This record gives sequence, structure tokens and C-alpha cells, in this order.
Amino acid sequence: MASMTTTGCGEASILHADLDSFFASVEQRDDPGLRGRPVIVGAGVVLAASYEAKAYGVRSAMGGRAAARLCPAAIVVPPRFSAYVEASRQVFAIFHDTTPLVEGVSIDEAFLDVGGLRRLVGEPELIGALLRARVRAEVGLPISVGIARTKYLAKVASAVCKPDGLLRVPPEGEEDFLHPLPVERLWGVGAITAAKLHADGIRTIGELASREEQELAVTVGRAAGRHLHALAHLRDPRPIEVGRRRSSIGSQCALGRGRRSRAELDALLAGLVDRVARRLRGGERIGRTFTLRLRFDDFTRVTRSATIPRSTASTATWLETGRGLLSAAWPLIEERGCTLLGITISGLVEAGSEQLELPIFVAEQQAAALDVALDQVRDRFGSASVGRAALVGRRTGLEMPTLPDPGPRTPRAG
DNA sequence: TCTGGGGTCCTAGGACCC
DNA sequence: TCTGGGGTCCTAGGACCC
Repeated sequence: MASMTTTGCGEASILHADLDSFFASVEQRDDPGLRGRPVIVGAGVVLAASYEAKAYGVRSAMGGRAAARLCPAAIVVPPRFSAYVEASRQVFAIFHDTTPLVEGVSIDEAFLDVGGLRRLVGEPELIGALLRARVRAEVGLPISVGIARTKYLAKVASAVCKPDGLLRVPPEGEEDFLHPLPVERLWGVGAITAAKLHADGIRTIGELASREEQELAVTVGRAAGRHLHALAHLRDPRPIEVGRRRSSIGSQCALGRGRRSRAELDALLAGLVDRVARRLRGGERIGRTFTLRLRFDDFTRVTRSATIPRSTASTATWLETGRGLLSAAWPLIEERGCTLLGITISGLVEAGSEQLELPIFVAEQQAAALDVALDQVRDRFGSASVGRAALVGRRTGLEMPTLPDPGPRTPRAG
């Protein structure tokens, strides 16, 4: 269960620590020949670009060809995910050594609440500086730290002070800091929302703050309107959440343009299901909903999902579910050509927290069905007939309407 | 500029139940 | 027999983030 912590209000004591160009920095750390030079990680798509490459306009998620055009001198290296995972583990160990109140956001960033450490260690700025020095000395990577009263402001601060910087936004200077920034800096504003806001004449966060929440809701939807309005007005009460676990796990693979046979896609699906089910079991989680994700030659996408009655981490169960969805989508795949196959299992809970022994589950289903049948008998023929119907049910091999108490719910062994 | 792999949250409609 | 409102679950899609 995620636990929450309260933060001292009015004080700038939330840190947002964010590794700079994480993947590219790891590559430069491990290969001295890459230091000081433009580095791009990932060939087809830019996963990360060093600051030397960013100076040419290279950005992550950009196509490889476009990046090469912008920066022909760039050195392109393939990603080494295991090295990034290991570096992340080391950096998070330093986070946890700094304060127990750490909320991981992704592989390369986290929020830290250091409000309780003033007496023990010092002001948040000092703690941030020590943290940066430790990550540099012990892991060999640059990291930026933003400090503010709220998570959102701390995150903007770390983005503004990049690379390799530290910035504290004092509570009395929040509006001056935030309002001149473009709306793209708001959490939740991507290209599409930004275009809608621009069309409404809103370009800066200050301009957005001057609008009514209802007015924004018309443009971007109710939840987003409320969210953006609150952020622009410096309201962000979200506490640091410790011990949050992800609620879905997925895997996918891009296929390129060539047509794949049904057998090939079946095999790919089996590989994805096996990988995800293993990760589920490794994390002692079980899930209930399977989503099949497809992308076609024209880059349109569809999803197909199914929810099963009981959570599981069983490869066989999920493979059967996935095959059913793939069969149903097969005409679409034949028509439009599949360029990406992905799966996600969601609705995750801790293993053992929601399972019943299978016989008990079946008995519950049968009892429920018979209760329904007997209710119908009662409606049509009166309650006097119910006993006789139950008797007939017993003679014909059906279960009695009320089963003996199955006892306490027990988690499945193993 | 043709696009990787891993996630989160929100919306909207339909089914179903009370 | 017709009718309403509210709540929950499921499916599908969209936007966004790193």
C-alpha cells in the first residue's frame, strides 16, 4: 500500500532530482572518447542526446535521420539498458540514504522531501548540493536539483536549471518564477493541448492563470482544466508518496513494414506474454486485464482488451486471453499490416491479496446461478414451489441453492 | 521526420444493478 | 408496464510523460 507523508507547508523543502541526459551521460561516463562530443543514444529513434548534440537541436523521440541531418558529426551508440538500470539503482540508493521520503518518478528522476532534515543536516539547498556532489563522485553522473514548496514547482525548477544545476524557488518568488514561462512547461501540456491553448490566445502560464477554470475546461476538458488552473495558481497539494507500485506492466516490439504470418505473430505474442508474466511473478503481482496493442502501416493504432474474473500471473491464462484477442483482430491486421505488437497487463495487485481457491470460486458461481434460478421460480410460482424446485435440482445432480460456508478466503499457495 | 519501449491518467459509451 | 437516477465495471481511445 502506498503510504503518504505530510510536508511542512510554506517551506521550500521538496527536492526534484533529475539526471541530465541520463542515457547519454552514462555512455560518456563509460567511454572517455565520447566526452565533450555530441552523442546520440538509439539509432531508429533518439532515446537520449548529450548536451553537445542538443546544442544542434537534437531532441529525444526524434527520428534518427532528422537527428543526423541536424548534427552530422554526432556519434550514434546503441542503448545499453542494463548499464542504465544499474546506474539508476546506485543513484536511488543515494536518494534513500539522504531521506526515507523518496518518490521515484522514472528511471532517472525522483522527488525527495527533506523538510524534516533541517536540524539534522541543514537547509534544503545544502542537502541538494550534497546530493549532487555524491552522485557525481560515487556514480560519475551529472544531476540537477530543483527545490520548492510543491512537487510541480520543484520539477520546473530542476528543468530550468539544467544541465548540472541547482535552483531553489523561494515561496515569495513563485509567481515571478512561474508566470513568464510558456504553457508547455505545465505538467500535462503536450503538443496538442499547447496548440489548443495557443488558439485561445494563451501562451504563458501567467496568461493561463488569468482565465477562469470553467473557460479552460471548455478548451481542454474538465479534469485537465482544473489541473492546469491549479498549477498555474501555485496550488499543488500532492504529497511525496513512498512505496508506490506500478499498476500495469507491458511489453511491445516494433516489427517494421514486412508482412508477418499468423504463426509469426503468434510466436511474438507468446514471447511478450512470457516476458510480462515472468515480470509479474518476479514482482509478486497479479493482474486482471489484458490489453493487446496494435499499430498499422499507416501508423494508426487500436487496442483490444479483456478482463478475466480472477487476477493471475499465469503465462498459460494470459496467453489464451491474448490469442483470443489476436484472433478477433486478425482481419484488421491482414487489411492494414501490423508494424507493432504490444501487450499490457493492468489492474495489478499484490499476489495473494485477491485470489480464491478455484473450487471455492466455482462453487460461488454455481450458488449464485442457482439463487437466480430459484428467484425466478419464486416469482412465477410462489415461494411454496422453491423447496420442491431445490429438491428436483438435487435429484438431477445440481447443487443446492445455498452451499455450506466455504470458510475464510485463502490465498493460493505458491 | 516517418516513429522505441516503458508507463500514467482521463473520457466516453454501454451494460448492468439497485 | 413504464419510468428515472445513481453507481460500478468494462472496453476503447486519446493525451501525455520519460
